[in-house]
Amino acid sequence: MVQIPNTPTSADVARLAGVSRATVSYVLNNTSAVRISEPTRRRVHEAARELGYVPHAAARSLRAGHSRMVLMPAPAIPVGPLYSGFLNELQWALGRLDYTVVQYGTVGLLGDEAARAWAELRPVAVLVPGAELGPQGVRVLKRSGARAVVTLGPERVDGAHALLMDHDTVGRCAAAHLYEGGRRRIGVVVPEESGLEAYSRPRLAGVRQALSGTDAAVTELPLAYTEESAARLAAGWRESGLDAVFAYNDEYAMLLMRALQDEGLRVPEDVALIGADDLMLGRLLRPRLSTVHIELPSGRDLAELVDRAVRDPGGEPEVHKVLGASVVRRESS
Amino acid sequence: MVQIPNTPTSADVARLAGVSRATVSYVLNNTSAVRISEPTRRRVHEAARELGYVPHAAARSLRAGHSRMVLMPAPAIPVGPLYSGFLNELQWALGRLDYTVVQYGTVGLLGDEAARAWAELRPVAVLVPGAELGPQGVRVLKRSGARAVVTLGPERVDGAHALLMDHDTVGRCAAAHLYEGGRRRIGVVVPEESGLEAYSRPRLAGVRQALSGTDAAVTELPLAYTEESAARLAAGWRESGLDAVFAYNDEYAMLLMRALQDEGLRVPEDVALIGADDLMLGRLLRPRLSTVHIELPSGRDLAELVDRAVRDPGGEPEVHKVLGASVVRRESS
DNA sequence: TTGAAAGCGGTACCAT
DNA sequence: ATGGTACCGCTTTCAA
Repeated sequence: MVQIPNTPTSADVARLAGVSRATVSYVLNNTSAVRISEPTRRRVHEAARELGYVPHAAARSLRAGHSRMVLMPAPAIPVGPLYSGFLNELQWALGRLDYTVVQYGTVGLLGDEAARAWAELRPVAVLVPGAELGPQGVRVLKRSGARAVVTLGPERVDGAHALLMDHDTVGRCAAAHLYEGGRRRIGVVVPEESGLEAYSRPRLAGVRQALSGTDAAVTELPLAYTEESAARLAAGWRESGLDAVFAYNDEYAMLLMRALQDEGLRVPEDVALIGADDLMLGRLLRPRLSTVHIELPSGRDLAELVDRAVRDPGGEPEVHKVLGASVVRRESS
Repeated sequence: MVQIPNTPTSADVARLAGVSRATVSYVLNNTSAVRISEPTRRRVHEAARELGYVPHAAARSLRAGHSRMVLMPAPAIPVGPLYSGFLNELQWALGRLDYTVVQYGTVGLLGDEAARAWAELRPVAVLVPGAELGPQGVRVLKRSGARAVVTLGPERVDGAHALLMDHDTVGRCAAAHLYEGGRRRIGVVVPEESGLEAYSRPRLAGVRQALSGTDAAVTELPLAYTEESAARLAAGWRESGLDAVFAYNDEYAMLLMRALQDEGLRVPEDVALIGADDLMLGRLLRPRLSTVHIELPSGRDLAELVDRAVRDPGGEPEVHKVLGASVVRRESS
């Protein structure tokens, strides 16, 4: 009968090696303030290996009074190659600085409840994309020991560092481009899928900003990510009189372009079309899809911001504008 | 001068409420084995609220000897809407069962090192997609208290439960479809991007299986996710004599279709083309892209498997084949 | 109904 | 060079 072995602790290692728990700790952590003889070190390592000892992170950080865990909420929506690459780079960079990145699978908790749940893990830093966190939440996190709270979103939150990802810029870029191309009746696709408002609203607002005071008119175009919805939108196109559209992103743009073409409308002659995110696939369309290329901050830079903030928790919150947007003109506009 | 307040502990709450720590614990956890008077309860809740008390998860689970944390490695590659939806459902379902899902940002650690890092967090269950975990890793995790280890991948791992996501099936499906359409010289795209081998290899193998013993020939087609690479592949197409291709997935298929068409080849007359994953965007191509629709297991089912395994850690590892694949014939094949 | 106290697994100070 | 021990925050038994 095979016993399910109990999880070995440092006391087990100590016993097996014939030393004290303190010595085990010294050896396994390479504590420099203390010299342990080579034979003893070997015995300890040997014992740890033999038992398959793995230290208990919770016990360690309980004693230490802090952890090296950087927490972020796990994204609830499918995330494109751009953001995914950013995340990877960030994790890699934080890993190099000896932080452990953990994405918390927030289910349905909203704002402050979520912050409480995160705070229970006592992360040393919290990174929050979007607008999921209010000043209240920041306070909860700081109160419970988070030395840095960084938001990545449209606007700054009191008490937190901010990487301002100003999606207005994306809309402004697109609008300016269309306007310069001589378009005056400009549609803006607003996805009906939920969870996208955080991006679609500022993008729309950016278009409005760029065009306010001009002779151009802006029309909001709700669109679900289905062929039917796109066909419906395209069917009413002629009477709408729109001569250009900023389609939220490349995927919605592709969907809409197809529907417009099926309706007999010519792109870009009848309708100029531009997306955003600069997906590979946009280049495959005919006409090739114009797009707003978006530049995210480098993961390394954010990692360094986090590290700086952790080392100096008293410092003034840093606020950086970090979203670069530039038009990639292809053939659809 | 504003003091940075120390994180309040249950002792602080007890002091403020004028009761013992034990009482605080009873009240805040609604311990049913013990009756606390209503006035006391109120005082405790009041004190906790006032201090902004948040319990310390590490201390709690250290004392309890176990946690409710389900750990999975964070995906290193951008993940499509299909898998992303699956993950969300899973997290939601596990949340309902009162588990906390955490994605560990594994940087570059390979197999067993990663397992060790995960084990430090003492998760009650570990879910590992792909083939990142060997039997050694499973042992480390179980040894350190994980009551369930579940792999989601091509093959089962000793000691762990397995959700067999048999991507061979995808290849078989595609191959059978192309063969039935009368095609005999069949190409299979193998992405050059790393991290995709776990899927591309079995998909290719599936094609080989389905076609072995027939008069069809299979050709492996390395392809990077760039227009240049696709153009190069298309340029050599005529002399290759291939009359069909399974393009790994819809994205590579879209890329390749464009390149083939630009080369003057007709789809499907000259080349039948099929992708996989059934992306929305494939329907927008002309001809519409045929694809292999993939059915992932339900997140709820996996959550229940996890829960079952946690409750009965001694049970035999369950092994389920969970990948449904079916051809969606459109116009490209 | 409430409190005192032990102990979970580590770390680090102070002795020896 | 090593060991004894207090303590991190919380839960839970046992006593009062």
